[in-house]
Amino acid sequence: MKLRDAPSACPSLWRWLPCPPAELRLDLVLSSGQSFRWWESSPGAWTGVLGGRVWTLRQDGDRLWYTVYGEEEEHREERDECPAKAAKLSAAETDGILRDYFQLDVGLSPLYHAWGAADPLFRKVANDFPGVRVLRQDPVECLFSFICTSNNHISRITAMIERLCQAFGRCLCCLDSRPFHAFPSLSALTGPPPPRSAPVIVPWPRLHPLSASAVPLPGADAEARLRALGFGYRAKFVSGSARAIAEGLGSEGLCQLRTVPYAEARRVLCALPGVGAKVADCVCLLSLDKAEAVPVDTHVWHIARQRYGVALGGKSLTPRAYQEIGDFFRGLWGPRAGWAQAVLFCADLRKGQKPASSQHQA
DNA sequence: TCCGACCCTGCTCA
DNA sequence: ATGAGCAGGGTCG
Repeated sequence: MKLRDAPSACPSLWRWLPCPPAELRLDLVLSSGQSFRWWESSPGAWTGVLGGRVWTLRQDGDRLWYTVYGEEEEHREERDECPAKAAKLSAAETDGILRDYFQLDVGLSPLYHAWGAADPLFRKVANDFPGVRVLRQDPVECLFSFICTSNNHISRITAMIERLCQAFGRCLCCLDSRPFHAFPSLSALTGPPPPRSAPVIVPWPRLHPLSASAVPLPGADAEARLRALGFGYRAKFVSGSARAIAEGLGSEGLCQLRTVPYAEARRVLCALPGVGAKVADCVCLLSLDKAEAVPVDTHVWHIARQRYGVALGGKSLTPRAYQEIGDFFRGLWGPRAGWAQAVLFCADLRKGQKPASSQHQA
């Protein structure tokens, strides 16, 4: 199958939702470290896996355009390349998946206004970064992705998760000969390795050298395979958490943390290996509907002290300091403090980069 | 309560 | 130009 850039080439394969840039900026949201599975396949077009299907998204004015691969009536002979082809989705269903993922029912403009009224610093930054909203991700994908973020940076996290999906997730389809894999299921991360005739080696730019050289060892357990994929000490955390969830609440139970209070969800998550306060808060905010969760990393800690003058004792980010910083921002921004923090975080990530308008110049 | 170790990468500074 | 040194979006013991 071929990648699709824009609706103009084949309009019948695209749909759109009304969505002004003030409510969503695809480029800011999909590249700011909330999810690590979106790729700018051509300028302004974002391709990635969502809900077990491959999508390309694009914004044009007040429209959010999308296309889903593998939903066409013809080309059924390509089923051989896509053994995991699922039932066709209706337009209402795909619309719904996107609305849910981007939480489009949450109006962002009033929130920006309120945060700006309460916080002059926010107002200053937010002018240049409209449309930054929090995604509503799958809890399993979110948890295991953020276990990989410790002591790490976005480019490496992205490469690691790509390798994780290639090694443990099922192939959904190939676009311009690039394979796209689903995020691994819990059982894929716990159980014995599936018999694989040959390792998947992907000829594509920006792939980590390890993906070609250190392929998973057939017969090795999940942790060893993850180590071979360059996960380092996180291999133990990923396999350990997968096992703990599989033997405990299950992926459904993880999902049901959406309905319990923030503190309870956080407590359950922190009991998992490789999950501390920061990772737990990321999972709470980005997949469990806890809009008040404020993940505090060293970066946010720095901002809190330098720009907001939060006075805290020690030189290191102790659990107590962590709690106080979160409480400070919740007091400042209110019940969706995590959403406001995402805006500042995105702005800080882009500080020093070229403005978006000149991104694609030489 | 406070470190140091942990895997690995990319940056800085001789 | 090249390599040692070190911090980086944390967690655990």
